Amino acid sequence: MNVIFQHRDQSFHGESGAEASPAVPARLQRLLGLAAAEYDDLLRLCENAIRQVGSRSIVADEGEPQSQAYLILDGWACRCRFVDTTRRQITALLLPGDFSNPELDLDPRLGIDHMVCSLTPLIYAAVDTDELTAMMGRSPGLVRALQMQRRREQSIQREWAVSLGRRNASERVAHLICELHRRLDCHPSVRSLTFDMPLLQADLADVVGLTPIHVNRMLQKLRALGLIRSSRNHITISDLAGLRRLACFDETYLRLAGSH
Amino acid sequence: MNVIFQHRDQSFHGESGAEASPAVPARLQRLLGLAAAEYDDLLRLCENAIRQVGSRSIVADEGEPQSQAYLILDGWACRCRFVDTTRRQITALLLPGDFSNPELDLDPRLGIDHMVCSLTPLIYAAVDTDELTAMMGRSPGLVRALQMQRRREQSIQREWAVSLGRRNASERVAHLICELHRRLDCHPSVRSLTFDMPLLQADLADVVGLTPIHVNRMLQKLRALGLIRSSRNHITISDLAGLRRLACFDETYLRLAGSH
DNA sequence: CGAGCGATTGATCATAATCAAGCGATGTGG
DNA sequence: CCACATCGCTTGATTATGATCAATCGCTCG
Repeated sequence: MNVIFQHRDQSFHGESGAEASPAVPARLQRLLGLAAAEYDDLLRLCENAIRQVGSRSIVADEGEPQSQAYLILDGWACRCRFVDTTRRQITALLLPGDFSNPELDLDPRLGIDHMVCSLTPLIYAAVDTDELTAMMGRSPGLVRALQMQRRREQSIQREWAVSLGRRNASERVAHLICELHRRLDCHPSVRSLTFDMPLLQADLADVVGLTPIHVNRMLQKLRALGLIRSSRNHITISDLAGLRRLACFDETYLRLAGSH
Repeated sequence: MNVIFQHRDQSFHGESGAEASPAVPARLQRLLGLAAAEYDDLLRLCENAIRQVGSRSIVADEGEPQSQAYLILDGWACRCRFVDTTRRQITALLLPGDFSNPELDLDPRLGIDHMVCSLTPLIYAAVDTDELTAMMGRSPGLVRALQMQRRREQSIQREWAVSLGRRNASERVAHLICELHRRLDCHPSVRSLTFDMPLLQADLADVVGLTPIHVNRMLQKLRALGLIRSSRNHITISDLAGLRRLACFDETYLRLAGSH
């Protein structure tokens, strides 16, 4: 609703050489569930493809061929689509460790049907899909990681439809907070019940299909109920069970490790 | 919202022998875009796996392993999820020619995260995923058909999120009608601007995230605007351009043949 | 200090949900 | 064959939820 796109694709090569640059945090290995050797292999693919853009930049535009897969390294991005110039819907949140395009087996000449853009300053790797496909031949872990990611994204997509269609405003906001809390679980920014929440209320609104003003009021309501505390960049869950109960949150759809 | 599940899996073997039984309409070949030989191959896989169930039956339950792919032959089905016992959201409509499970490369032991159930009397083929995977090795057309279907389903899913989040009631109903009109395009039930619409208003409501009463009123509104005519089982689009304008409908997301 | 942005507040309005009947077609059993 | 029941669609009245409009506040930054 309040999108101002900025400069794009300021190509950026980490100053450091072959060793893992600070731009590629080691925790990605854990996020992706790769063995050490596989992770090194992936890092080599990323090495010369690291890019850095500001907030609200276009990472991939509608209709572009999918000849590259973008691996989010730091910051948050989203898939979004517009009904008209004034109405935006965010259809997916891409967090560190997520690929913008886990559908490697599709014809890369087919353009994507939506826009991927950054919601915060963003660091990502633009890996050539051919190279990634080649790596899949020698790395079963990567195959599995991409499969799980596709599967999880689809499942989240369905759950969002449930929220948008059948949950009320406070339930939607509460549900999203529960989801983010679980998805960010293995990130260092999460310490048990507190996590970084860099989105503006206007962005949140475009995720849950409400106006920013109403999102604000729902956050106040959740605070008043003693379920969360929130400041500009953080959310702290004060009563996890209560929050989940309000949202009718059932985490099985996230298909996290061990919950097959 | 008004779901009463009925008997399931009345296994049903067409009386006819090797030739295409009436239960497997020839038009599926066109729907799937397969060459004649490939289609015959697929028919052989389906031959002994044809099932028939009544309306509102469970085709696949939450948590079931995906060891079979269900190919819809006749009738409509849906994927659905419940927030609680009173709130249902339909997250996908499965029409003839659609597979319930185009994700063959995923681990079949992972259960599905939602329920697939019939919205009308339904005829489908329950094909073993191993056999289908084997067939993919010798049928590039099948590979392509499944890829396109996955891609289209994801894209529709995203567009539904846009509708649920950012379109108002009349736009949502209008948009769904536009989508169904295009998706059913090559079905014989579609004659230019008229098509079969076997869903109850209550089912429609669970697709577009409204109450059945409000769906009723929106249909009346579209009729009053001269955009559609509708009876119990049919919809006729009187003013396609007007309907699409109202819905902000842009068919590129459907990724139909030729619109790569 | 002033500008700008994002969060917040209050007042009002619009949209869609809810509640409660009634209607019309279909189907069944007496 | 008719009475009755059922189911899905339709209508009207009322309520509730969330959108809209219009300021104001507080912080950061130049």
